[in-house]
Amino acid sequence: MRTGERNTAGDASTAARFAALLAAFGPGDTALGVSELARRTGLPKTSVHRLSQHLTEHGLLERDGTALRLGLRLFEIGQLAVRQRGLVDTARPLLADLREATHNTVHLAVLEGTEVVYLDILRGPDAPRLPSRIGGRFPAHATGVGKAILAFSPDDVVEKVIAGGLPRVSRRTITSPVLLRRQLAKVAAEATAYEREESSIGTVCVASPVVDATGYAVAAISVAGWVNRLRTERLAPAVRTAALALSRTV
Amino acid sequence: MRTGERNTAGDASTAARFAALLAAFGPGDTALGVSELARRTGLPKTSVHRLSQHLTEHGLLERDGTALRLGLRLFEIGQLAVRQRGLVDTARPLLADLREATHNTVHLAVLEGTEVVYLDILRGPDAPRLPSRIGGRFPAHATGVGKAILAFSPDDVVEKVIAGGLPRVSRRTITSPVLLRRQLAKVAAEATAYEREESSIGTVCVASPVVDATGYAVAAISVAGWVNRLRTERLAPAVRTAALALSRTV
DNA sequence: CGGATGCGTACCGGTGAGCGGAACACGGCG
DNA sequence: CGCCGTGTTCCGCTCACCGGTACGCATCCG
Repeated sequence: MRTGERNTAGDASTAARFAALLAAFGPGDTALGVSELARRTGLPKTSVHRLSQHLTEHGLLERDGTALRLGLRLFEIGQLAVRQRGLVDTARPLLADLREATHNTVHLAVLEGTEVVYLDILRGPDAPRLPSRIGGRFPAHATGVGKAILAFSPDDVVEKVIAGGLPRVSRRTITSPVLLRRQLAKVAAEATAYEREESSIGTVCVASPVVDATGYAVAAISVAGWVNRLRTERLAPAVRTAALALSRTV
Repeated sequence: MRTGERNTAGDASTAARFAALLAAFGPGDTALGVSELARRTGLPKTSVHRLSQHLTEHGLLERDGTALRLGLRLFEIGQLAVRQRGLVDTARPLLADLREATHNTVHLAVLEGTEVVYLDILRGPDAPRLPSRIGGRFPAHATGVGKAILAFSPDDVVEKVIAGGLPRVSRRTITSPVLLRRQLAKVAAEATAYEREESSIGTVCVASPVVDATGYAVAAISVAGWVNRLRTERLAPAVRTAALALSRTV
């Protein structure tokens, strides 16, 4: 199953059912039927039917014939969710400049659990097809932004990531805890994280953390591009500068 | 009240409560307390407390101290919601070109009920501060994109908008049903809608509908800028062309 | 042509999850 | 000090949710 969710059976709270229903939709799905949703959520088909009816009444789900889609209202609410953080709005111009200057793809991401979530992405004109997606997730230890954030996070956050098993994403993903720790120490010293084909073969990335007043990271920005075209060391100062500028406004 | 919701009391469905809770957050709100949410939703404080607990457990809400924010997961799901439509992804490059060519702000929007929802916005370099916001709403009859969509929609859709009372947004908003109908007829003939300070004094806009195989509009794109700097007639062909290109891919 | 298998949908009685009033702990403010 | 206004806990009642069963309708196949 693409959207491999752990079975939430046992947690019978109504909220859990709603959340499970919304989470059942994965990228790539356009519209799902009642039975498919029942299969993915582990809920009885009847319940899915009723729940989706209710959700549809409030715009959180939409019907396309008999199939179900995520509702437009979710998009609206989702935009408010990031807007509350303010980050995206203030970062936009900075990211745009960075893209202009580097002609590559620029990322803004935050950490959630053991993964990063991309808040904004500006694709470069001659950029590779990266696996990143606005609103998408990626294992933190396998990305530049992730390592930048982790290096400026409390220990227990890093421990949790390591405890997660450092899943291999590409052939070059760092899967050794000791190696990761060593890298993070270096990142912490330089305030710059590099990533070389660890998330996707053929691409590299240079990232820098956005920190708050306490010195802990709240986000990170990065520039990514082709491995043989992008000179990461050369771009590091630009990325670092943008991250610092953003840190000042947070 | 900014987020003037009609009182949903009477609809006691649990889903209604969840939806009301999420809808209680408006743009400009960063974090709300239990009491404030209870006030806005009309729900008992106790219920808000319990519901928000449940939602928090599933990442749909987040706690900042004792206050509540919309959760990051809502952003993720919201992105999937638009992605399912495919529109945004395919439109992006076209919109980028349009911005490049016009140096003004470009909009992509769809109609929902009597309002348009902005799916994507690319701000121009020397653009005015428009009231539009990604994920934001605006009365359809007061915007270029709205009129473009309405002109290519079934009659009952237009009727519903008119029945909504054509609220005045700016000094120049069209509030007369007969005038609106006459304009829409012209828009339908030219496949191009103009808007002159009807949503915001000082700005104008030229829009064109994105239509599906049946000929009905599914979205619209527009270019907006300063009233005294933007020659709408001159930009019309560019907007029209982009809209046609997008229509072909839908 | 059965009939087998998938789908979405409707019916309906039992029951426990959600409900919300009352009461409490805290923390400014006058 | 009392007096707001918070957020939070407790607890018994009840009604809305639950989900097994059943049905109409497609599609596929022997």
